[in-house]
Amino acid sequence: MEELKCESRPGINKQLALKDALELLSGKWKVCILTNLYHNGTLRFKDIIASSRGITPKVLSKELQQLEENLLITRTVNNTKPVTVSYALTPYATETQPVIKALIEFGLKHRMKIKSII
Amino acid sequence: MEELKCESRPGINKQLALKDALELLSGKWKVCILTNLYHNGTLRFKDIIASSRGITPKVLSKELQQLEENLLITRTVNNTKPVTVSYALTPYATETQPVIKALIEFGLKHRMKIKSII
DNA sequence: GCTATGAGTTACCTAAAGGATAGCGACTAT
DNA sequence: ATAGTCGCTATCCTTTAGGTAACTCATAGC
Repeated sequence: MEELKCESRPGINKQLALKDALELLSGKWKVCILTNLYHNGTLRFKDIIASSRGITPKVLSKELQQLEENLLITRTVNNTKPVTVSYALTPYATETQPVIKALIEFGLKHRMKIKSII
Repeated sequence: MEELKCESRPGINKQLALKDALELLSGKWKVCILTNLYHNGTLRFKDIIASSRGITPKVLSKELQQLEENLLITRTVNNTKPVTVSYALTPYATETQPVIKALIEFGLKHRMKIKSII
């Protein structure tokens, strides 16, 4: 990842915070996984593959690791016949809700404005 | 850009909105340019190059085109000796403020939580 | 004529994201 | 013994973001 050099005076930390937040949520699958977990509570690897249609195991694995590193999800290995692994949102993950809400609200306005589609 | 296929029931349009919003603000320079314009009002191409240190003309040109296509900024060619071009935020660009605010707030919390840095 | 300036554009290159496919290791069911 | 399930990992490949450097075009000053 590259450095962000940006000259707006009111707080370099704000710029870094902005960068961090965007990096964490950017990418093709992160929010998809998060919202699926939000709606379903707990999902196994296979469930996420099924609900995020098009994602491959390799990519999912990487995304889950990043989300776990960032304390947004927990990974639990279950004592089942073939091993299963459950993923769930952490309490901390609720902190992302205002961001996702704001993104959706702006996105909806923007789709109306730009594409005249809903 | 790829399609986002995601199975959360409450509104496919929300998923698309989310995707649109993230795409529009993602990338290394978009928010940097937006906040610089927000703080300075109007900037010429050269000014943005100077204030977004590290950006190259090619990349800036592309970013500005995308921001203009999305109605967030205006492009004005001035009648000056060597041509200058001014960029400014549109009124509509204020709609991005809640998103950026939410991103910064989450980002600050996250930096505290994860990196213990501010 | 030579050089400079502002706003780009062009061509080339690298690194990273992400997709496709296959296989592994532990186990179970037939 | 064979085949299947689950959660990955390994290998390879394509696409994209972004960087570097040079160049264009119009004009203007020396």
